[in-house]
Amino acid sequence: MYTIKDVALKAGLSQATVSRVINNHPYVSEDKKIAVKNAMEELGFVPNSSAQQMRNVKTKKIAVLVSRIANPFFSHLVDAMEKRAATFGFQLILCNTRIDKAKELEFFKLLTSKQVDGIIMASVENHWSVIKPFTKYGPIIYCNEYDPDATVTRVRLDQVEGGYMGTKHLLEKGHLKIAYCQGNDSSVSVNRRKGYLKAIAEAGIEPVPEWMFRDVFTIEDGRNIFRKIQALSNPPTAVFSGSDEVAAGIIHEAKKNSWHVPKDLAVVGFDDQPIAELLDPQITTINQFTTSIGCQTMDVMIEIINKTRINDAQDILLPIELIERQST
Amino acid sequence: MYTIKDVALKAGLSQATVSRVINNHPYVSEDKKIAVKNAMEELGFVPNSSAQQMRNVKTKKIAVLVSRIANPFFSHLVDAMEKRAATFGFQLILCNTRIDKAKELEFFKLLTSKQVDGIIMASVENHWSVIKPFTKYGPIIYCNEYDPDATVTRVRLDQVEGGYMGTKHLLEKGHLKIAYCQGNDSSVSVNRRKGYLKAIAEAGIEPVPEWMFRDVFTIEDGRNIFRKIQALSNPPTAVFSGSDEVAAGIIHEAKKNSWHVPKDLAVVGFDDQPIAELLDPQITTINQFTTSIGCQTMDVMIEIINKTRINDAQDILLPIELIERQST
DNA sequence: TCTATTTATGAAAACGATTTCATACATATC
DNA sequence: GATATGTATGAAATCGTTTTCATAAATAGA
Repeated sequence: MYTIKDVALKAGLSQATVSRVINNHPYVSEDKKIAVKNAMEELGFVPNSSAQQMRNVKTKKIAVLVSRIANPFFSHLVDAMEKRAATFGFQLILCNTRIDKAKELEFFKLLTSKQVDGIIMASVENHWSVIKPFTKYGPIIYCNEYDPDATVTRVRLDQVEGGYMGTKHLLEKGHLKIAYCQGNDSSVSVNRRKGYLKAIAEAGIEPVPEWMFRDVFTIEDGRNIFRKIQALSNPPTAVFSGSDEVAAGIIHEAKKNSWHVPKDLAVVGFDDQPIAELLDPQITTINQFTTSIGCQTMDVMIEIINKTRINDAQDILLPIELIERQST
Repeated sequence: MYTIKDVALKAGLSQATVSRVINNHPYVSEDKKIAVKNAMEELGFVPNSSAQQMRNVKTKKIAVLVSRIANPFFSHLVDAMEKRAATFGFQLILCNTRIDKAKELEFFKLLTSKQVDGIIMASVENHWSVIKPFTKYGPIIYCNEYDPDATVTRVRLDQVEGGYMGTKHLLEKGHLKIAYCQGNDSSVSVNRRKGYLKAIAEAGIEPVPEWMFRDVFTIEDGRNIFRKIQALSNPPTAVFSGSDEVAAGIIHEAKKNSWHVPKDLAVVGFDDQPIAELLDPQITTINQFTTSIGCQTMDVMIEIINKTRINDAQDILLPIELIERQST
């Protein structure tokens, strides 16, 4: 409601002096500083952000792109990011792409129209060649997505290793017929599959197309996978799934159909979500350390915004680990 | 990078005409309109939002305050809100208050400094008298929080009824010793407890202080509650808990200690989260219809922003239902 | 004491859009 | 043909800040 002009008038000073006080500039005498602060207090004055941003002040906002915030992996990731961002006075704009290329592109307008200081892509739909042109408007970094072409910082986990680890674990348990479930063809999925294929290749096993499932995301999708497996003439004895939710769906449906897990079907999940420990049997899974990747990514972004770091093509790899429980 | 001036220059027209084209004003000839659009296209021009907002154009942003996005109830709620908001071209600013009064107040600066068009409070920490002064800067509405003093629209569920329903269900199952778990003293908790107290009062039962637990939020908290119950000389035979996560923790720990659920301890949860159906035993719970409350709230907010609805003290009550499963 | 530097302040320009006002031409009305 | 109305356009004001520039007073250095 009140502008800097009102404050200046009330304090009997110029707008310039008021602005100096707001921005903690030097060369303002102590008594005027107090006068200005009193006037601001009395009027309940808050500077208009749009006006400040016109003068190239930062927005202190960062857009975070995720495919769907209701996915526990993302909600925990964003939670960690928000917490970290808040300590530096930054706020997050939540962008659900819903695995939609066009919707993802829409969000870049936040950068071109200067509504955010940077964009964190925790899920990416479009190819780098499409995204690259936007980098001249502000920093874009990748989180948990890997595109070797992308010439920006990529904070991520070694998904190839994750896929390899999980599959290797099943092989060591004596399984030879291992199915694989993934979501869409994101870099995460592609790399995990690479790890899976590497592990079975090392064991001298050929991949079986009908055991490779795609586009499975939810608990319900997991249930369907079990039904499909059950209907196969030559079913696998183990499943490596891309998320604990899917694993939970498979296990639950298996139990309902009197299959014993892990005896009849071993299952490995991904993410180490709370559910993994609560289910009976508890799910063997791969821990992605959501909190640490969220914090690390936010730190990188803020450093880039503050120009204490340059946004070149580099990978920041975080550890990943297998947690053995009862489902294998 | 490019401004409206550059576009005007390139098209050989005035800034005013360019602005008219951008905003679809009448009285621009078809040929000039095309010329402007071509110039914008060629330069890759995107209007600077801050400059637009200075002229009182809406920000098309809405702040959503939740205590913690990693809480599945909130992540699903926000997901529904985001989806609905996106269809109207609005974006969400995610604000985690972390049950911190001061942090909550900080977020109101988004409104006073005109960075958002409105605020949805899906969790509230401060008293209405503290929040009220901010209403003159823009619309604030409550979602799933009830403060009879708050003179704004409150989209919510009948939490008293929810608390009553769950307790009544346990009473009907023959339980007389019913414990109660809640989070902090939010309106949600207070009202649910009212329902709980009403139900036991109707059955002629006095509340037992040592069965009333506070500040329980997480799975781990649930585990602790079970341990406390186990240690009581006169333990309850049933627990009504404020969330499915807590219920899951109680049930899991109970099983680990060879208590039979529901025979030794019946448990009612809240929220109907995916976990409720997956656990063994499946959790009897209260469905809050997250999606519908999220959509409804967003609709109300957008109508208020568009001035097709006034933000007066009214309740929009949504249905609530008990889902009986195996834990009772 | 005189000059150079530091400190303190205000007037006015700048940021990039939208909107008002003025004006010119085209068309309609009598 | 004169006047009223509708259409089309641009110059300049405006929004609320920050910043530059100019200037004055205070302090330091000789």
